[in-house]
Amino acid sequence: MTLTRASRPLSAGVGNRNDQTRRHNLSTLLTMLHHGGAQTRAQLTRQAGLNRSTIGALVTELADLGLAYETDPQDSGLVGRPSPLVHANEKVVAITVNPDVDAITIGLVGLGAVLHKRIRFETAAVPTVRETVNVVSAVLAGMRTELEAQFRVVGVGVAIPGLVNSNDGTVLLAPHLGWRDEPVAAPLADALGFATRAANDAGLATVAESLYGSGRGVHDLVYLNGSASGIGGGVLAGGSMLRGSQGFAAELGHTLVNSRGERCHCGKTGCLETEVNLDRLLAVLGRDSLGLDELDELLLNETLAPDVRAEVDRQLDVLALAIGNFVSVFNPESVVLGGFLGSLYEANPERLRAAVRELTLGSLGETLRIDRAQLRSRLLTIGAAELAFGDLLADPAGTAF
Amino acid sequence: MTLTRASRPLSAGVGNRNDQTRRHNLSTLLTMLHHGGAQTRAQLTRQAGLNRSTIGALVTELADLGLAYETDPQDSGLVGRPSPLVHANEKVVAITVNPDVDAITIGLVGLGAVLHKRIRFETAAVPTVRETVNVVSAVLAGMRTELEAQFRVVGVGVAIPGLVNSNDGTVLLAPHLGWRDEPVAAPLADALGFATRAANDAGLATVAESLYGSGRGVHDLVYLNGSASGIGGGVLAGGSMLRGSQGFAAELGHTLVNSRGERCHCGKTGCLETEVNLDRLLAVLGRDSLGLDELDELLLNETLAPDVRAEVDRQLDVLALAIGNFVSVFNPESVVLGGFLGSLYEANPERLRAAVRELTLGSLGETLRIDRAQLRSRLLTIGAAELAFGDLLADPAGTAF
DNA sequence: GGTATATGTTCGTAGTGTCAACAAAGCGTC
DNA sequence: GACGCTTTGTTGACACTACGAACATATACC
Repeated sequence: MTLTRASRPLSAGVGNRNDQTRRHNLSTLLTMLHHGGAQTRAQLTRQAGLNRSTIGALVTELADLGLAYETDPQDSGLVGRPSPLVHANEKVVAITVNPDVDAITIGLVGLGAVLHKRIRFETAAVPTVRETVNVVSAVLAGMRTELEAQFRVVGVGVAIPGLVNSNDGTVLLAPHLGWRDEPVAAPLADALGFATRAANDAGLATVAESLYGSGRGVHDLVYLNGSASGIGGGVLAGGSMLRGSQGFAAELGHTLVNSRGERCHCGKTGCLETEVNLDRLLAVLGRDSLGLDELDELLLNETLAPDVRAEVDRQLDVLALAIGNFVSVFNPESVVLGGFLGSLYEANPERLRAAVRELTLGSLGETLRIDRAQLRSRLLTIGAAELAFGDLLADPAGTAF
Repeated sequence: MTLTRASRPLSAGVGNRNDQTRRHNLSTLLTMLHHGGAQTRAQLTRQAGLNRSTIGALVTELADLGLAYETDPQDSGLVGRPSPLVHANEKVVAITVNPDVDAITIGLVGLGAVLHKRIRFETAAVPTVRETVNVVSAVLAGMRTELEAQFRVVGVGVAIPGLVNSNDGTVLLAPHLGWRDEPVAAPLADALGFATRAANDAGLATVAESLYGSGRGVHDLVYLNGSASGIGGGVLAGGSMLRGSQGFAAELGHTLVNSRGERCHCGKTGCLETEVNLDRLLAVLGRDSLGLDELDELLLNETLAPDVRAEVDRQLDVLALAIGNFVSVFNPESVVLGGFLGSLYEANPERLRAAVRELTLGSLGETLRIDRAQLRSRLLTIGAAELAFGDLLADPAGTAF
């Protein structure tokens, strides 16, 4: 079983820092290529602040490791010797797994966030952990020849709608899957033979959105995702994910917005999730279920019926209350709304913005950006891949791969 | 004017990392001595994971820089050659400034958090920035001979009850001081000739408490401080302070706890600060004002009058609501209560604990620690010193000092 | 007093990035 | 098309850092 935590050879304070220098620089370089796309060596030199000799050596090492390759210079139109383009090797891939109530989505994502393949495997009922492992094993078995011939798998990332201890890949509680206190990363690692990590889906969506979507370049970000199963969240604070002591932080759907509200399954009353939710929208729309695109159509492309308008506005006002709290707590640069919250927002952006402004102290509300998530359906796959790439990016020359 | 931000010689991604290695190791070592107290070279070697030759060289360099010194080995009772004790030099000091409504407190704190001196300068009225600068200048002028003879000042740290942009040392709003959009670090730096930094007082208290108080060794911590002027907070997330994009994060007093509550000066309604506050306690106690020790006496040492008990319990219940939210958001290992919130808590610890347990999902509430702050009156002085020491600790061999 | 153990000290070595000099490759000008 | 200018890749000498082995030192234990 090859699972989780990269070994930390020495104790805390300091590393020997002579080979760690190289490790750090390789890591930085590969991360730049993976998150920033292909760049010339000259660009890398400037951005990293290293000498061009050093960049040359580092790129060579990454190429030797099979993690990067160079292509002929592009016509830049500038004077000077042309600089070759350096690419992260997109054939180095992560396998992603996203179990949901009615399907298991499996993805193959290369370095540079290249989505090679995605398979949605519909299930008759809500899948158990064992079924998930079996389905993933079967799908990958079918791809084995292709995988071995064309790709190099570095690990597996699992995005789970629930509370996950991302240190050991154990699910504490995933209400809509009915999973409780179950190891997930370990059995997958055993079955597949790849290092496997698992984390909360909203947190991974946050990572993806902050790297490749609306949150690019932002270091302090609050992400809120609305799905049929509730509201999840993720927070980027000072450039790193908020994890909490057990990895259960950023349960933003379970913060108080209405003291007179309904009781929530979490034990509290008047949580954001009980006040702002898809079911109430469906009720006024007179529908049983709805895809996100349909919801967009219904909320954006027509004059709304009065009762729909009222419910939309009510939910927006409550959402503003929650965002006001998050601004006090996190002072983020930007708030990103995904899932049905994105549709809700676009149904009346100005109402939400104005309400948030009212609820925030002075200039804070003025500078806050509110955006709809951009990545949509790719979000979770990209986020889960990021989880799987983590160890490789932290130590590109590390043993295992 | 020597103010704020340490120069960052190179760009972002990577540093050259060959001299930075030494910088990092010196920084780590000095930080270990400063936060962990005097230690033998052998202990430092083990904790840092470096070779003993290297530790020897680093300690010598710190000694040459005047930042550390060694004393004769203690009787350890162990076999082997005795290892000399290494101390951070407590004569290397930070000046701390803590302006408040009725006084300006000035402190002199050495490395190792040694409180050399503290002066409380009572003011007739709420001080302005200019008056604060004048008072501090005057007090330091009186100490100049002593300062120059015995100490080496590395900088000034200012703790301010309000919103501070800690990047440039500007106060956005300090309601109880009546300061608004005023630079504070810059004029102090000009007047004193020392590098000066300013930050929110509750945040600094969090730092102090996490290094030297109840939060020692904890990486995920929520600190709540109750004073006459409201409730401030600080959050340690993954070992580093939550700052937010402009440094205004962790305004935990301004989160919703009661939809039916009173309007708060921040623009919201039913904030924690409007529901849990000292004034309401004073009202039932029939007092106008009260020191913290007196409050402790009143709340802890007697059977409480029924109306006092009722108000205490109400405030505890509301506080639990807020803590429940913070647990969902931060998943902290521990919550630390300072100021009158500490007294409130100790008046009925079990009630708060039980209420929090009810409001948190499953095991989260079980493992959460709730503690009263330990540092009491020294808290802000130590915290502000930490702010001033920051640059030195980050780069002990750096030019300026 | 001798042995085992732990630690400080010294010096040669390996690894890392830098820097200067040179080579290569494009643009612009005449 | 030749020349200069600019930018960048390449190479090798160099400086800095930490490591490791060998030795010196200081304590406990027998």
